[in-house]
Amino acid sequence: MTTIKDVADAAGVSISTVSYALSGKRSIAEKTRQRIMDIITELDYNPHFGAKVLAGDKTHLIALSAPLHEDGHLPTHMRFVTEVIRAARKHDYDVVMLATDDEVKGIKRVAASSIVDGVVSMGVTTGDERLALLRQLKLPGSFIGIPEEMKDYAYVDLDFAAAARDCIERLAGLGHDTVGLVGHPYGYVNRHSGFIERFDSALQEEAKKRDLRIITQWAGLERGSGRKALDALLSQVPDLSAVIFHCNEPVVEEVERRVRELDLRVPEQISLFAAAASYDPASLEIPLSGISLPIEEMCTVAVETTMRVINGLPPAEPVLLRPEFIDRGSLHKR
Amino acid sequence: MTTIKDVADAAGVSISTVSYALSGKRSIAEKTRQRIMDIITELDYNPHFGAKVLAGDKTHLIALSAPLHEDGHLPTHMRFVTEVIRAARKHDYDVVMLATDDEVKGIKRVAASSIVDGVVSMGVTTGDERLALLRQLKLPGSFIGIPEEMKDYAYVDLDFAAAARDCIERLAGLGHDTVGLVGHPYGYVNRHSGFIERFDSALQEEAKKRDLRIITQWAGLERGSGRKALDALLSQVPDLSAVIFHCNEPVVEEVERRVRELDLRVPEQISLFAAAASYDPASLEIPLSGISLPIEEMCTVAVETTMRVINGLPPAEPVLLRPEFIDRGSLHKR
DNA sequence: ATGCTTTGTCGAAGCGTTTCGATAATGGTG
DNA sequence: CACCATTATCGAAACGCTTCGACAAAGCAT
Repeated sequence: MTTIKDVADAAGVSISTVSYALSGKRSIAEKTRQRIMDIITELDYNPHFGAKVLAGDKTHLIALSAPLHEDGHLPTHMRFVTEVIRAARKHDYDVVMLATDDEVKGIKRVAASSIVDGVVSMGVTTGDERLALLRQLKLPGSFIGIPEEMKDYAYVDLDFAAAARDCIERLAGLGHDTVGLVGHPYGYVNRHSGFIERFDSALQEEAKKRDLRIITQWAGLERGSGRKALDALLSQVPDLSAVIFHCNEPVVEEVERRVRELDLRVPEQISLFAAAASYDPASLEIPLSGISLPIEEMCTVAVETTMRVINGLPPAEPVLLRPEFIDRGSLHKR
Repeated sequence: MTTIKDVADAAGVSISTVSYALSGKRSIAEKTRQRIMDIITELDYNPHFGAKVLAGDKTHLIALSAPLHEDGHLPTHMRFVTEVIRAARKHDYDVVMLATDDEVKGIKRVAASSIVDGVVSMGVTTGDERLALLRQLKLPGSFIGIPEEMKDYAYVDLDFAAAARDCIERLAGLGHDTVGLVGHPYGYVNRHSGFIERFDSALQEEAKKRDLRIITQWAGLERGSGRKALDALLSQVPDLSAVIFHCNEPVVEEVERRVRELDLRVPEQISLFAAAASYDPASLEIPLSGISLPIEEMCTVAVETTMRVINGLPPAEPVLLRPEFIDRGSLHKR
């Protein structure tokens, strides 16, 4: 293994000179710097990770706390993971995955021995235990989701309430007076994934304001639950003119198939709105208008706020991302 | 931050005594050991990661090289990731994810600075570049998949050839003389994912031996390609009596739906065989008999062989896992 | 009692960096 | 030309741990 000393010797300079040439924290004659760089290439020198960390530097590692629940939607989960990694790499950080063991234990483990400089937490629930832990450990980090309303720790999320309002606004504007909602599986709600409640209550509120009736069906996880949900909605309101999806892709697919089977024309007979879609609503069999979950942006922001704190800046304000509606022709006036 | 010195002082012993009490590499009086342990708990001492690494110990981190191709199947990918993490945790290891940048670059980065003790590589292709790199870096590790036939570097995979033979054997045994194969998307084959070729050539060979005709349809990635594949098979052999699936779940689902639409009874009219299924064939709309990809075992073995090498043992022999057939009633004699 | 092994503990070196303070060389200014 | 500021470089300490060699104390057989 080549060490900084080998480089220093070969270049005929001292160790510190090499260090400064590398970090740029003090000026080094351009000639010297160039020579050092050449030698580094030649000897294939790479600073030793452990030594760097010990000498007080950062580890350039963040943890991604990504608890995997049985009822979780794997592709969505994976998208978040990938995007966090991508974002971290932009800051020259690598990601340690905390996925299997108890969330709290994993964080404790990596934090205790200072393996990571910060922690990004996803799969956040209301009253998430990780918040207290991270506060206590004084670890930089941020949440993708909202554990609680606060100012002292960073989080980022889609503004689900705004998304819900946008939803109702558009449908009401198109003259719909009764809309169906196909929601996430029970399990999600029970686990107190706050985003569902935030979406839902804003939906109800806005609907009341506009005198619009909402009929809700929570779709389960089992095959066929999407189909069942639509049938249930139609049995209550046979001439239902609009459906909002706030659920995972498989359910949407099933509903769309059922729509086809029933020969309901979209959007003339029935309008479909994908709300906070964690999938690509454009590549569905019937492309859907609506609001996508800005996964990439969420992850970017989460990593960025984490980096801020790691680099000694004050934590950024919590971020609620503005929902962006995209029209794909699945909405029609009543 | 509490250091080993704080512990030593509090316990009235030397630093080395604390270290030995912790590592158990030399005998320490039980009384002393207990006192040290109590103090460690009391002071909440955690050995500093960087210091440990520098002092020559392991990092207790492995990298998971998991390149994500656009045509990859996210849920399958995620299952492998999760299982590798789980397996690593059993050995008290954490996992650094290498997912976004160029595979080779990522490995170089973490290896160069000795961030990780080993590398597990998934998404392996024939002639995978990572093999040469890992050999050259002399990094412990193993492949999930087969980059090339070899003895000097560990890999683990399902015995796809045996799986293919088992497939044909059973179908031939049931009297089928023509079977359809719905295969992975083109992209996979083009990327030289060896397992497809291994499966395929064994399939062809065994079929020839048993005088069985195979008609192949590679299913694309776009929606509807499963349906198209089945239709194409049926247009060639209208009374097709058996289909083998060697593709991802969405394609299987589509074929099953098409089977329903066409009112083909399973298994009386048509037998369906899930080969090397990366999904759960039991929870499909029509549960399928067949051979599952033993993801958990593959990951366990991969991590274990990596650990062997990390711990100084000679690398284990490559492992080909024996396919295990499970009957779920989707096969019938012709 | 004598010598020998085993057990428990200590001190110090070493791991490869970063960084601080010191110093030498250089250049510009009055 | 003397003085000061700047620039370029060096040496050494510090980071927190592991591990080696040394050694005192205790236990045992002779």
